[in-house]
Amino acid sequence: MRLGRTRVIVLATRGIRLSGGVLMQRTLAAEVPGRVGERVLLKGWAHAVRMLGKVGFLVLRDRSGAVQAVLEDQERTLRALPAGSAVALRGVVAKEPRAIGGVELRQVELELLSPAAPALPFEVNRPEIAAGLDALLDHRVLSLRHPRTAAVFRVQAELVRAFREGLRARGFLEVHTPKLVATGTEGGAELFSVDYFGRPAYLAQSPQFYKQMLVVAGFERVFEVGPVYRAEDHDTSRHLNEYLSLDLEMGFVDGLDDLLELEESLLEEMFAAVTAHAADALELWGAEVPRVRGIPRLRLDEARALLKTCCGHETPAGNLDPEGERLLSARVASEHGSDFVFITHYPAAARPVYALPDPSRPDLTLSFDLLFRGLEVTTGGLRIPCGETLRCRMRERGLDPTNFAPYLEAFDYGMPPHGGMAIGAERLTMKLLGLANVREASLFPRDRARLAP
RNA sequence: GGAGGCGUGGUGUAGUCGGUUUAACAUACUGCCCUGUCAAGGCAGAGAUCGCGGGUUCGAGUCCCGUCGCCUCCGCCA
Repeated sequence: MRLGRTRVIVLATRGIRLSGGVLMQRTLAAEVPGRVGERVLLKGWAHAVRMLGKVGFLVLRDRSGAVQAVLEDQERTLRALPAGSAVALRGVVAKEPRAIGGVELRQVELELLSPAAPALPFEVNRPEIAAGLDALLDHRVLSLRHPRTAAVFRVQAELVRAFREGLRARGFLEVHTPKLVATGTEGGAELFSVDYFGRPAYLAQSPQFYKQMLVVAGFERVFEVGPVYRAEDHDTSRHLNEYLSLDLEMGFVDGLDDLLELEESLLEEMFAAVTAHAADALELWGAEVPRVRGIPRLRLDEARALLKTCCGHETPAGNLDPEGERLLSARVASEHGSDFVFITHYPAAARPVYALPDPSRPDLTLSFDLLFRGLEVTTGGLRIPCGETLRCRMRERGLDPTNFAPYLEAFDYGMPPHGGMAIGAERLTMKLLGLANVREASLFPRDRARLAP
């Protein structure tokens, strides 16, 4: 940047040349209140245009927020400006009590950078978008313009960031495992098939095997934030066929409590991060951040007995049905004031082959689910560390261990006691904000019917 | 894979035990009026053969069958 000429080029890409021919640095809407009296350049979208005869108001929205501009005697310009268009504005910042935020832009020059269609599929400049979920997802780039919709993803970004930072601080390594795989983790029933140069392959339904392999590889503690794929033919408000899994696995654990305490701490940090960095997003949804510390722990059989005595609800053996999950969560909330509840000791038959049996009750596993406001948001547990035991279990389930040879090899090289978990990012976001459908917590959701956008 | 429900202008809805409607309302859109709007307001206008196909009937947005799409739930799962 020492050459004068280079410097000019850099400035030219950052600034914009308006009619006056003067280069200006861009100011963000959120910075405007601090620039009273200055002439500034703003870029963004025409969020709303209101005309009152010779005076007109244009609300410009950019990534930081919104600011109002007043245009006098520019009727023709404003009439030719469809809401949603990309614009650049130059004007003087003035204090104005009548404007929201106390400041507005005056003596405005308006440049239309790119017009929006005259009639949008739905209005995004209202407190709420009046459109069905299907319309919102069909025109996702537009629905995401709405501050409330965008807030969902600012919250999700904070959750994910804090998950990462919390694990890094605890000595976990972030890893990236293949999404194209030769075998599934559960046996192959719910996998998407892919043609891999003429060979059958699948989209990974979980990074499970790779996480465990990386534990024994010497990393001890690994985590991954990545998509997983489920070819389940389900169609509900809480299922996606591609979702973001917050996965972790750690070696040398002493017991199930290590995992439960880790998750409790992580969730506490994740929610704290949302409160600290996206409080306004929470407010847009009227969301209350729950207390995390002291999550009640119930064994599955205890939970089922409680449901029967308290709610008269019979659940099928081996798992809680969705109705049972909701009833149990409500019960725990009223009794213990917790929006969360850990359910532990699921039967081996209801868990994957690698789940570690409880030594005192070999028909049960040292595994857990975490329910958050009536919905399962995490599954985890300790894993079988012995290759020979795993081979036996696979055969019992009709699986051929030779199909899992690369995974099983890991157990030949000193696999420590280990365990881990996976948190569904969209479900966590959904329940935190009180969204009605998990699709709202996915930018571009994939479900049984939707493959685009 | 199973069960239930719903498809009406761009969007969101009303009308549905068949018949007085040229299918209504809100909003968006177009034109005009308006110098403090911020869910702006006022006046005027355009826009839907009521998802599609077939049937019953003198008559179907309304009833029946099929089909497609969507929603909710269940199994399963994060």
